[in-house]
Amino acid sequence: MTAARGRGRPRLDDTGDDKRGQILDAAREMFAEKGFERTTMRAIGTRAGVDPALIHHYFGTKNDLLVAALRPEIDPTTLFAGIADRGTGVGREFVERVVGFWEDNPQQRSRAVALLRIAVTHEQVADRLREFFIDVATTVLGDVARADDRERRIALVVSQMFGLVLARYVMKVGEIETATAAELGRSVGATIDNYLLGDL
Amino acid sequence: MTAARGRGRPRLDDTGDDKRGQILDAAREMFAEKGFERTTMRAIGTRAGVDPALIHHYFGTKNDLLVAALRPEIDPTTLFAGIADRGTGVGREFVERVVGFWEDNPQQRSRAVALLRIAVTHEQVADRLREFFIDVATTVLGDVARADDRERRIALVVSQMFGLVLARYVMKVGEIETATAAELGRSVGATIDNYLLGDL
DNA sequence: GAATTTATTCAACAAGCGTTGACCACCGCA
DNA sequence: TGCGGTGGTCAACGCTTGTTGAATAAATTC
Repeated sequence: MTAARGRGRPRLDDTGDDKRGQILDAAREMFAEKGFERTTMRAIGTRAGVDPALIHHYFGTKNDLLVAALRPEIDPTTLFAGIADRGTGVGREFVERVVGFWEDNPQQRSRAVALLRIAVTHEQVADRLREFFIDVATTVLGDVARADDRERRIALVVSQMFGLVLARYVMKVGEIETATAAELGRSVGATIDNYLLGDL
Repeated sequence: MTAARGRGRPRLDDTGDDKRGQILDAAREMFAEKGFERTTMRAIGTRAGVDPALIHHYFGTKNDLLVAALRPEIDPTTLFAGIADRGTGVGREFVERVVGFWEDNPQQRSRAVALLRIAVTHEQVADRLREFFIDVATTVLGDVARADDRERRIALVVSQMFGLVLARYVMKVGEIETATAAELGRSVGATIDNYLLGDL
């Protein structure tokens, strides 16, 4: 873990509040707002107060920047720790934690929304996002789900979660957008529970 | 209703299988596949076997073409005629008719998928699509829904329908993609019913 | 101070984009 | 036959885009 420091000016820190970090922040924000194509390197540079060439110097091509900006930072398992303990009401707790997490971490929400916006027109990103959703749902809820048709149950859960994110953060459906995490947990949680345990 | 024909060569029919119709078809297909930005006028022209300038000659700017290509053709009320008659199982019938309709009409499905793909990065289109979904859900299911929190109930229904479309046609979640209309009607229909009539 | 590596900017390139205007071939009415 | 409107193509313009290479400033080691 020792920094093998060579000659010359030392490389700046990744997490520094310097130009490099500002580029990443600006990129995340704009990808989340406008998607991939409508976000230009020049616009990112302007928002970060930086020449576009510097972006390329740090991150390479625009696609590389996308990958760097959207790389997940935290492990989702910690967010759902101990969720399977409660017999019923798992769906409620699940939805409430997801929505609540994004409410408390706007930066993480930006990342997620950007990922969804871009996935819709980029097959590679779509594949990664779908697998991520399925993975998380399987890990967190797999044991709770009834044994029969477990994969389909998870898929249905994922479809409702996709719809929730899309309606709340992208399509801005009024009643979904303004609802609190607790309210959504109650309403949508029941659906999740039914997909996990009810008759299909 | 008499065609007030002036001098000169008569205008071709809209529905003609000629160049004009082929342009619309190509535009719909490509918008559905790649979204708005990644679809170029030149590519549409190539697919339609036509010079890009002809597109502009017929439809004007690229935005105008988008509007023309995505203008809905049929009245959704006819699709859901008499659906409120059955006391329970409305959700099932609703989902089954929607999915079944797109199964039988690939062109209409293209239109819908294009609309969703584009809405995700175009606020205007997003507004129109959201209003359309809410309008349809309100018209078709409004009378069935419980009186308390009716708007929220409709919004929840819309969120699940968004998720269904996104999962099946865009994100291609395996189990949702391969399910039949009847299967989805059974599983997802129960959710719709619960949003309309259950406790929130 | 010399050498070396990184930070940052500037100006410019090559490619692709939507759009335009000139141009010709029809077609139908007078 | 000639005029006016339509169908259709061609080449090109003007603009924006992502990307590059040269050039300068700063920071560190020897």
